Amino acid sequence: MSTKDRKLIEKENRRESILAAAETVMTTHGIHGLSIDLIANETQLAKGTIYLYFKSKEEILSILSMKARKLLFKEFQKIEKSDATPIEQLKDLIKENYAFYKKEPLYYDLVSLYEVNNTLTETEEMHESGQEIADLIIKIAVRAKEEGTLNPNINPLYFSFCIWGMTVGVFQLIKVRGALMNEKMNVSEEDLLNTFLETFENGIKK
Amino acid sequence: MSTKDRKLIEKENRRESILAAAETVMTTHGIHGLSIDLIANETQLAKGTIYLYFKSKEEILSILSMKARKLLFKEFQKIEKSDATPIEQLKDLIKENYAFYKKEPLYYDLVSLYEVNNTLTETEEMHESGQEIADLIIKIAVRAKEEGTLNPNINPLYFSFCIWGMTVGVFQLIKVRGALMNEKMNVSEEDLLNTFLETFENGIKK
Amino acid sequence: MSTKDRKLIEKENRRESILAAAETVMTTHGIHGLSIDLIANETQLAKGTIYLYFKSKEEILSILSMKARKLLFKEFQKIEKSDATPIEQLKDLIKENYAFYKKEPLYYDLVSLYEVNNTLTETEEMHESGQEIADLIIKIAVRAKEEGTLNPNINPLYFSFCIWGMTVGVFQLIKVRGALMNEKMNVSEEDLLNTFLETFENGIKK
Amino acid sequence: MSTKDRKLIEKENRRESILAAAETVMTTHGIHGLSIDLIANETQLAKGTIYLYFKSKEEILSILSMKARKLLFKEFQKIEKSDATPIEQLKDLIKENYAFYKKEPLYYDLVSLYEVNNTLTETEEMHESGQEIADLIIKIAVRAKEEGTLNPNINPLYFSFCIWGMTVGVFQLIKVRGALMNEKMNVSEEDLLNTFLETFENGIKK
DNA sequence: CATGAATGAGCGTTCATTCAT
DNA sequence: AATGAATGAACGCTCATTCAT
Repeated sequence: MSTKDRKLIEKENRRESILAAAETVMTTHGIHGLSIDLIANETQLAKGTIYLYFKSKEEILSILSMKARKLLFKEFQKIEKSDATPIEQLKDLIKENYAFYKKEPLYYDLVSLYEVNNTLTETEEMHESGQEIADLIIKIAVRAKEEGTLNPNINPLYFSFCIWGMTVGVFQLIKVRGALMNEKMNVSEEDLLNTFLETFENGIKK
Repeated sequence: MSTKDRKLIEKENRRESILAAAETVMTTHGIHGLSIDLIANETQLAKGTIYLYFKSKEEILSILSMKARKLLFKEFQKIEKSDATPIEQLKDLIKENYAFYKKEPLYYDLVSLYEVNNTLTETEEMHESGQEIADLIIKIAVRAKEEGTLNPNINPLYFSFCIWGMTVGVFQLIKVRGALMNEKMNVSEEDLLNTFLETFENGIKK
Repeated sequence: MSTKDRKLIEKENRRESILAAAETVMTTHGIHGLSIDLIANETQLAKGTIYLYFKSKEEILSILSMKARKLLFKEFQKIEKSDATPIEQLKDLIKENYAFYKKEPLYYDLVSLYEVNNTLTETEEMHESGQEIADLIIKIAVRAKEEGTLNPNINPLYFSFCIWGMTVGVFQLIKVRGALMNEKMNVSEEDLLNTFLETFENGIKK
Repeated sequence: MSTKDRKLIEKENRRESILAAAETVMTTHGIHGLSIDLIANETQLAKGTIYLYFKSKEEILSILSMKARKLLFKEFQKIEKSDATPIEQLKDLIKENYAFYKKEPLYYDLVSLYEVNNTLTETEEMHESGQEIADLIIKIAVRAKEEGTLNPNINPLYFSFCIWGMTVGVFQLIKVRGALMNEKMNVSEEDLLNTFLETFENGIKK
């Protein structure tokens, strides 16, 4: 291993520890509570040092958003490798997304941050992490089509964007309005999820 | 017209001009870039004067958000009163929502602002303006059910939340990623919209 | 009664109603919570009108401070007219001052405000209201001296300032630190008052 | 001396220079005229820099108040260690307090600041610096009692509060009204002080 | 005499970023 | 490479006072 490599690895380690600190901070202070000061505290690094590894606070956020996607992707992969039918798998993706939102609210917010905040600009790497998820959905959709269980008019590429957007939108609604809807209109999260699943299933089946 | 009336009208005009300035500011600086200072600059008023007409920055935002909701609602009402079948009307709502997003991007963001930013708290009035839209969708869904063209398992109440969440989610995706998707994957917005519409239609039909 | 007189009386009435409003405001918002806005609200007058009757917020405060002194003076007068010996009367003045502080915290604060805030400048009228109290104390002290019960070295004029300063200081201490002293050191307000009274009595007796 | 030590000393110097600037500002603008802006101007530092050294304006005030208390305490200590009798020492405390008020009017105000302004909350450290003074007075009072020269009915604890309150009250009166009293009534500050001292001496003697 | 809209300096505080060491 | 002191614009908001009507 060359000195140059070692340097690169060390640099990567520092990056990782800064990102880990940022997560810790966000877990206690919320996404909007993230600040360079708090990251510096958490890492025991100087404020200026953070800027040697990341060009801005925004970059840190973007990368964590990407990491969240990768986590979600891993869960999605398990589903894709299961024995369930493609249609069942697609529904499982939505269910898993819901579970993820419940289990890892921070990561879920980070996934959405990306979708929501237009001041963030995607790097190539980030784009790829998003693409992984899309590709996986496309793969399942293609299988369903081959099997003959998916509506033949549906283009799997477009379809994968659709399912992603729809799902994010419905959960965002649940997140922000779920409590209020439950209180004022007696709407339960689970039933809403089921309605979505059913609509979705009908929508894609042949 | 009495002096008192004139005063009230003048006051209302000032409010309107401040709101208009806020819109102008947001158009150039984004929703998060709105500040009292910039509004004051834009209106050529002193900072303190803004507070004679609105009690806080949040009030300004909430009023504009409400205005946006009402604008969208008006467009939705036209659809609800049209001769189209309920199913067609539901699809038209989505198409109109898309058109609204294209024509009035700022207003479109303002509609969703409260769906997205949890540091803001909805007033009763705000809630109502959101409810109007939901009620209208429910009304159409109920008609479709009575007609027998809607999947009988679907509860119109839950359904209205679903369609809203799905639609917002898909357009948000288009907004943030549309350009990139188009460039990199040759995915056209229109086709994505059509895929969504088709999935949706299949999803809700009996 | 001439027109000029009527005008003066009307003007005085307005002044009184503004002062009354200021008191009401302070009762709910505290001395530091007093603002011209709140007075205008309370009086149903325009903000600018307040400035026709008083040249500044400070003037209003000064006058109310004076009024508080007059109230205290009235209570003091009752004591001076009582049958008690001069020495007893002097002690009664201190007790009454304590009672006043307990019963009318706002007025008590206003009396002290005057003594404490060096940005206020006394008008002739205000000076007189302070002098009334001083004169009354002097009067009692002179009687005590004539009776032979007061230390013959003490000049009644100086003495009256002394008793006032001492008393205000001790009660101020009780007000600000009473609760803390009670908690941390088990010092009771009553015992402190009694210690003061005893010290005082010994101090002035022949 | 290590680099770390040097850094600490530099930091302390900066703190001191900010505190000195705050004093300068207060000397010209009064205690209530102190503002972060003016301190920044005076120090030629950026506003934000002040907050690197002090967490709030209140912290600056409380430190200066403590400093003033400690200064006064030092003078009091000299008296306590003198050869004078306890009774003489107590009188000397009052005289020294008067001298302090004359020599260092700003510090004198700062000592009382927390006695007067109830929007400020004392820290433990602040409380202690006040307690030091109280304890010293108690110590002298106890000696006087042991010697048999203090009125045996007087509890030294209560007594220490009394002397403090009385003294502060009388000097406050002198401060605010001294000039006026002199002009209008030919009352000299010195004679007033002497009257207070004599009353006090009689009051505490056996 | 009365109004009340308008002012604008002022407040304490925050924080991403820079740069001399 | 690492530091961390320093920056300074920005934030939302307040309020005594003025002045044209």
